[in-house]
Amino acid sequence: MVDNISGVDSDNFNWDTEDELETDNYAVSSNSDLSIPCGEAVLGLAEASSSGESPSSKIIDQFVGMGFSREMVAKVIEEKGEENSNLILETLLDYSASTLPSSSNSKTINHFVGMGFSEEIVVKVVQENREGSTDGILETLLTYSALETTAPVQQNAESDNFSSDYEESLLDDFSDFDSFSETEEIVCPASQEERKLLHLTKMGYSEAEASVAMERCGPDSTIEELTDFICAAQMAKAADALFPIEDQKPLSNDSNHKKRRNWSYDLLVRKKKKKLEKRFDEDAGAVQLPNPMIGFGVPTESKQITRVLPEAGVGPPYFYYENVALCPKGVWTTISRFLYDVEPEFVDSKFFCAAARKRGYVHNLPIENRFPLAPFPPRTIHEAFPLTRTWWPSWDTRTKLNCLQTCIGSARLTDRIRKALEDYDGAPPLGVQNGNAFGFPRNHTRGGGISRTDRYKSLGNSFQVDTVAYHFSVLKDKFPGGINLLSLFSGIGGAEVALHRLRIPLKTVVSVEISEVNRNILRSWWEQTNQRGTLIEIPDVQEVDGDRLEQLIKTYGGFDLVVGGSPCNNLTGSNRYHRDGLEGKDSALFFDYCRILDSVKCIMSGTKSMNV
DNA sequence: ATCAGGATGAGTAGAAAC
DNA sequence: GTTTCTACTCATCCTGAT
Repeated sequence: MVDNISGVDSDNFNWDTEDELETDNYAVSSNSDLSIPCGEAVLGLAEASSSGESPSSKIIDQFVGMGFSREMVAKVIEEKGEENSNLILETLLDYSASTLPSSSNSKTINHFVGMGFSEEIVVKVVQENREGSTDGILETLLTYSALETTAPVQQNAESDNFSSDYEESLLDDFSDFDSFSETEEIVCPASQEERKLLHLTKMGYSEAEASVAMERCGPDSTIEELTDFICAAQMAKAADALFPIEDQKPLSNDSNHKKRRNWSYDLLVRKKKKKLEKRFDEDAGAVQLPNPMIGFGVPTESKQITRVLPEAGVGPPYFYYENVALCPKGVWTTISRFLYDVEPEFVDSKFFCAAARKRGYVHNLPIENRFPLAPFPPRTIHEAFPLTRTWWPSWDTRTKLNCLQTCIGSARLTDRIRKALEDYDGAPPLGVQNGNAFGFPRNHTRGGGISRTDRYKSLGNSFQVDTVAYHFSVLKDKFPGGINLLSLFSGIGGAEVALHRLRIPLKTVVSVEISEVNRNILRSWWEQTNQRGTLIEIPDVQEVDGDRLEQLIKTYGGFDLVVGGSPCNNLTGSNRYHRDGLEGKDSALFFDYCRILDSVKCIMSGTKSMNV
């Protein structure tokens, strides 16, 4: 992104959605940066005005450029004055709506063509919406803009020409970017970039839009991210088209400018975007979190579900990947796509124990005939911690602990809260109710020289054993002689413990875990449970390359199960600093899981596991 | 150097209110 | 159906005590 062409610094181009625009203060300098490229790109408004003209003719030209008739604009300015362009625009839109049925279609068509939609599409939509309002037409047009799949897709990806007015119209805002030499980016004709480009053009986006989006989102961006980006840009364009530069500056002195921006069209655009996003979610098969979060079933609420795995996702080996459920949008779609398009299973561990823990699991395990571990663990806070009964406030009806995080409330703080609760058993003081500061130790993280903080941290990062064991239970009959496990990002060995508690013998466990503390915990557990199998510890996932895997598979006869829960700290909402998604420093290790799983599959396709 | 404690929101989804 | 309110989140950074 060093080479910025045409004097437009793309980094200054504000691609924010209107949500952010709404809260922006236009006195902020960054917005002056914003206004320049947008202003030029907005439907030729800048061209329509010239600096030598009087304010009246200038503002008239602006609205004429937006597709309103000169007569109507002049009339409205006469009525409302020229100071408040928002009011003028609202009135113009009202007039347009009220005169639509009686006026000629051509006026309406011109109106929308002036807004940047192609004449062909506008004619079609206006004809379809004879009875509709301008809002309805606009909604349809916006939908077409983003979702039109019947748009010409025959265009050659190598072509620099755009095959329809429709696409040219969408290109309006990107005209400044045309001079980007996008073709330089596409070195290999069969590259992933080009496949994305083709995909996007097939979805109805122009090649320029797709290219700009890929440039801005980066080479590793997903289709969802790219479509979201383009959609946001289109919405920003629509909003900016109705928000000329001249209107922005006076608002900076108005303390109520945020409210004043919240005018009808702005609302309309926002609604349209929400609807579009919703449709995108539906259309793209975006991952939806189930409510209640019981996945393919939990012991207390069984669901009769059968699933057909995508062919590429079928084992051997079985694989099992875990991460936090509440990720930034699109993350789980990406995870699923990288894991052979297997549908994630979202489960809240509150159905298994006293603590909530919403997690997503992508796996190719059978889902029929699962059974839970016995004995069933305490299911409520009071069962798990009987002493809490003595001071638990009557107003608090919660029975489940919230998710255990890696940072805990100090003993002093919890004590303060406890005392405060004892004092206030009636109406609760606000600050006390929010004191969510429970910490709960477990013996598993015992180990000489390990601090309490580290123990909590390790526990917080761990699998919920009962939940995972429920999913693993289907393996019990399949591997009576024991299992070969490749455990990536093992942590404190949640997978190993789950298999052990299911009485599935651990023949070979190759554990990859970077934390020495966690390796100590797992080794300690391994020794204390008198495991007879072989434990191989590898500290760094980067050591696990093709050669190493081949050697391990050759030695131990292949892996039956590849388990991994890659770091979530760039995904979880708890992270206030680096919630960077899958591209984050730590969470990007997900791609190492994919790499290793893929290698194992490839190697094992030639070297069958002895167990399968 | 290590550890414990405290301060630090954004983003999101779902419930509740309208 | 839409808007507003509410609750929740495998965390990180900094400071002071040891």
